[in-house]
Amino acid sequence: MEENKHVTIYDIAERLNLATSTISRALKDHHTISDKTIKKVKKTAEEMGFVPNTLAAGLRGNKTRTIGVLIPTVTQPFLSSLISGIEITAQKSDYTVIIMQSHDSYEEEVNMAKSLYSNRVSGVICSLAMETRDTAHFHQFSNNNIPLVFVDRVPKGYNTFRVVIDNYTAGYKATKHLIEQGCIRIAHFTAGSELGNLYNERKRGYIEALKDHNIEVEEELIINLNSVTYEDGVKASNALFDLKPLPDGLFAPGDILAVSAVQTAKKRGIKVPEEFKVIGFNNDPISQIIDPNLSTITHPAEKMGKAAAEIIIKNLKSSKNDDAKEITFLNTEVLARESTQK
Amino acid sequence: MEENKHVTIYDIAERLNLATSTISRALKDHHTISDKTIKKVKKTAEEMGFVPNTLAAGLRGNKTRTIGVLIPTVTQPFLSSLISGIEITAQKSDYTVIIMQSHDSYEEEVNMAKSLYSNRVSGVICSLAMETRDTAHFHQFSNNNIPLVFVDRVPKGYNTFRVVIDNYTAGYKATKHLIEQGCIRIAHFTAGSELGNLYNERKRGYIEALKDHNIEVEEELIINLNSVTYEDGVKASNALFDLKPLPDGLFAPGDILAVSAVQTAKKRGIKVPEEFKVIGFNNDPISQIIDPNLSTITHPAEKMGKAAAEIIIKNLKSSKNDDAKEITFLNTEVLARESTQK
DNA sequence: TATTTTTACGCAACCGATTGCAATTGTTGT
DNA sequence: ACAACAATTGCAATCGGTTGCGTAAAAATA
Repeated sequence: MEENKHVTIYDIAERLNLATSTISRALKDHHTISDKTIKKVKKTAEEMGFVPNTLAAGLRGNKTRTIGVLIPTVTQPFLSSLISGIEITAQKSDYTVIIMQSHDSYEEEVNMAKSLYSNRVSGVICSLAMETRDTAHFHQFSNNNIPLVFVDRVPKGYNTFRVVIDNYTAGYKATKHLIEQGCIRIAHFTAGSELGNLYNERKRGYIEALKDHNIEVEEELIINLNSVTYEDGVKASNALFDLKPLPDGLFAPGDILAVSAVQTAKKRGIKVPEEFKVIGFNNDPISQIIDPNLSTITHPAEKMGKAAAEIIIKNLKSSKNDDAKEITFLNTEVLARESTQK
Repeated sequence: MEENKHVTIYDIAERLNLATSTISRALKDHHTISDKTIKKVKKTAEEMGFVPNTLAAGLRGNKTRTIGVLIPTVTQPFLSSLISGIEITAQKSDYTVIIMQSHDSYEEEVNMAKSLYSNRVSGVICSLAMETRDTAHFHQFSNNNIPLVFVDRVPKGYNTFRVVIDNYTAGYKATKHLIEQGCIRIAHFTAGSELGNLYNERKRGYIEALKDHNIEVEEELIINLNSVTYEDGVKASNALFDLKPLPDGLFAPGDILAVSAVQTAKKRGIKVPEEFKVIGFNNDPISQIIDPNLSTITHPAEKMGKAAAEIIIKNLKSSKNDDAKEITFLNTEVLARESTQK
């Protein structure tokens, strides 16, 4: 097989005895090029197997029509749905999406951010790594007028676009639902300690809901996990079920945690939902598969992805450097299923 | 905020009164540059906030150190683990990974392949879209000496690298396991019709195992699904449970299907595993969460990703154009859990 | 000291598409 | 028929690293 060199607009120009500028313009239907020439150029380009070199175009124009997505991992259902939403919107406007995973590591996030910048992405959508406290590595985008949108796990005190849900309200709703289903001793799992983070917001909602319904907030019912994993969920659940007056409800800020609680309860002979009701968060696929089906809070992942991508694209079009970086709040709902039935 | 222009090696060169070639070489520890100069250059580069423009480098060198990954979706556990494996290996060798989803559409796959080529990726890892029959859109890579590795869902009659499992043997093992657990009327779900595809291979293994154990192969026990989804699984399961002598076992070539069968069985009052044993495929997270735990066949996703990435990188280093494109077979194992217990 | 070798760096072309401006050809008006 | 203008196309610089080749200076050898 011969070493087939890439076909360039120079090759086309030579073949047709035209200037490269004409080829370039013809290929994108520039109005100063005659229809006849356009047709001819496109035909030969097709014949010769021409594929534009986006590197060259990107270098010259300093814009790549590429959206960089920097997230902890693609394996979480919420995040893969987020990607899905981003892609759908991006594709409509002919943008390419490049995905990088921080694996919840600050160091990796810094590296990947640099890599995205190095690749001159047109915009960045990011959900912060668990470890991340400092966000200086995102200044390179802000400083260079590259639209930056944080989604779900967003930084505090950083004036950029944000697409989030109202975690406080969601936590409130979830807890209220449990109360309405008759729970009076409601436990809660939480994670992280920094003020303003998403788990803390949900916790605030939980506490407020209890207060509003004249239920005492008991510290021993609030368990702080190191990580939002199945394993830590099992540990926390066991700790919970060791308490002397058993709690009769749990608001877990994640379906994996909720599932771990349901299963641990089962193992210990505690009946869900009869003796113990559980509500999760995210509406992961698993919530509909576990027995009993899990009540949960919707987390509009795909919508959030779409919203984030739209912000990027809109800002790229009208390159007005608005100082007002709006925050987009999306709605959440209680999905009442079997695990919280009276 | 001022429009901060990107810092280039020209800026560094000017500041230090050196040639850009010196800067370029210094930044990559070229041996013809003195240590003193290297240190000086790196220091100022750091100070000035220099980030190399990979577009420029890629354009000039015609190599981008980027691996393109083209898969149906990132939402399937198998595929997200595959990505994980690819990323781990890529990162070690300082390669960037760019992921594109075909959503199992042939048309999208063609577009994304063109986009990858357009971005001048150094290598491509692909798992084919369900719809794909023709693979001409991959010739652009082969023809231009861009390493191409197919994983899991691979084309037939195309001489490229492939990383797969032995689906025939896996199907055989799964079926044999059911037989050993006492099943004598074993059903099977399958999908697709083209010869040599992965589901057909598993089916071949299923049939062969039955024959080897003197069990009659009954056509009515083999159900062909349109898609490997939960919904179609439920449909097929119901069809199965409508049969008059009930089957006592099922080999489902995917955990989602197996889960759908388990749940449908439960709903219809059929006890798993007592009356009906099920084995799935993939060892998805869900297989350990469903009750009863699902027996399954391991599918070494991360290993496959690592293997594929290694092939790409190895081939890029020693750009010998071997005609021999080896096929890498990875092992699978039976994971005996509750759903097939005697 | 003269000469060869090594070390360290500069010059300038190059990768491929884009784009402002100049130039050429074609049209219309008078 | 000729100016004025519109429609097309060409010229050449540009984006930012990379790299082959040339050269000056320093070190080693004769």
